[in-house]
Amino acid sequence: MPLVIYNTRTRRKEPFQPLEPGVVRLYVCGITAYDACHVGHARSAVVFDLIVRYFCWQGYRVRYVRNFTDVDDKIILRSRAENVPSSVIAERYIQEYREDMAALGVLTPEHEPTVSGHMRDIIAMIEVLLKKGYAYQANGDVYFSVEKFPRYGELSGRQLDEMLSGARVEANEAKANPLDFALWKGAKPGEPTWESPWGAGRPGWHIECSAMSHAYLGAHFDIHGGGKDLLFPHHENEVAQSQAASGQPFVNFWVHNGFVNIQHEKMSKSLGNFLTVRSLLERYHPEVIRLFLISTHYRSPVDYTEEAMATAKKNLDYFYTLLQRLDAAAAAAPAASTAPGGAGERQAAAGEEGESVLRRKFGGAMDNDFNSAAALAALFEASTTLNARLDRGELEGSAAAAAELREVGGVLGIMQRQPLEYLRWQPALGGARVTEEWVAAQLERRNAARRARDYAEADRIRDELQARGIIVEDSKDGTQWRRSG
RNA sequence: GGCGGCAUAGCCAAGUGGUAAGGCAGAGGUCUGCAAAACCUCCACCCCCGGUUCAAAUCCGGGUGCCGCCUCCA
Repeated sequence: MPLVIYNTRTRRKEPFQPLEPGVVRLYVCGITAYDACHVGHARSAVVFDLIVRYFCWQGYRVRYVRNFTDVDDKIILRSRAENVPSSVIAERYIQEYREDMAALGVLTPEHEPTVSGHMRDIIAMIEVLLKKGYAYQANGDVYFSVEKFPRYGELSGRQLDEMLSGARVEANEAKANPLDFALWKGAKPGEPTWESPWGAGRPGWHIECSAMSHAYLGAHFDIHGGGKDLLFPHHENEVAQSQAASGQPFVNFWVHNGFVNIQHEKMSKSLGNFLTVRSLLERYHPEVIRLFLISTHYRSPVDYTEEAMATAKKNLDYFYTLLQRLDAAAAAAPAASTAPGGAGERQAAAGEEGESVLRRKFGGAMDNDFNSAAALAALFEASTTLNARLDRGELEGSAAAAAELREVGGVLGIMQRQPLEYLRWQPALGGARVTEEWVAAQLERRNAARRARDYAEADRIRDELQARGIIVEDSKDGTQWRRSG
């Protein structure tokens, strides 16, 4: 079954066909670097990271571009508040974003262009728009004339006259039409400026993405992504600018991710429920955050709650516990000793051909508009089967199974750590501060008590460990421990 | 006011006309010194009312209730 993607432009799922065989050209609107990155930014980044990883898994080469907006009103506002140049503000938050994304295991795009680094491209595109009559100058500004672009409103499904009758269009004397938007803003005191044919100033918000996507991916490329909120006006304006300038189609597939709510409320600064990635990373393992974010289809809203995070953690514990079992089984039953024609060998052979049940179900789910929630279900089903096999003492094929889980998990960005490293990971915040050495000493005492059949003492030690977030598990092969987080 | 989306078990969440995935919680069981982990079993007339169809959670119409965008926002 071929990959189908929901295309915002047509409001339907459509079979994906790249413009160039084997290559996907993808542009995603990144952040405006004016404040700490929040869980909503993380969702967008993780969603498109998942999409990139899936394309790669399918054998595509992905030309992935995600921009940083480093020239903007909000950045300027912040720079005034702190009395430092706006470039310092932008640099700071770009750096933070990179650190946060790295922590979340989000792959770095091939290019991460900035507005300030592409002034020449931006100015060139505005010149073309002026020359072709789609733009006009007024009071030192340059505006795009929406009436000159007949298909304006097509992407977001709006009509010009309907928008005009809306109550919330700003009044601006310089604009010929209230819906016209700025391509270039004339210099104002205290703002960063660049020289242009229309005098000093800075670009409007929308033109940067048109100019930068063109610079790296060409006039016409496969997929353009971003948060749902960007559909209008940002992406609508991009379409108008890009198509007007190039005279070519712009983007084949528009992909928009849904929002993150916090405890059933929209996240906003005024509500005080602004959840930064940093604060999350202090409390949860990065892969737990990822698992939480991909447990819901990317277009639906996802609600952040402590309960949902606890569930995500529990689920990831389950996967890693299985990996640990498989690793141990693989060590106990080397592949070489697999009996000819045995279950293990058949499993391994199926794996080689990429026809395992897991791969097939996982791929089928992801092919359906990157349905990570359904893909996860395939992972759970495979895990239950593998655990049952291990329970029965069937150790053959464990190494291949573990490798397959890691491979498929890798597309989702989970199961990429060593099981014990994950299971014993301790968040920066919360939990008792106990060292592995201390735990080992307690376990030694406890096992001595168990050997002496002093179960009261053994249970007392276990309770004490549990009170400090250490879960003790006895088995035939010895005692294991992990942190409850 | 305009445009769009969503309503599936206590909670979260898939579901592409053919008789409801998966996870969490819960109940019972196997295993265990006891636990834990793991496994097995159980747990939904898919918001309401019409319609199309042999057949609808899925399509159409009408309600009701949430949510988003239209202004900076991932």
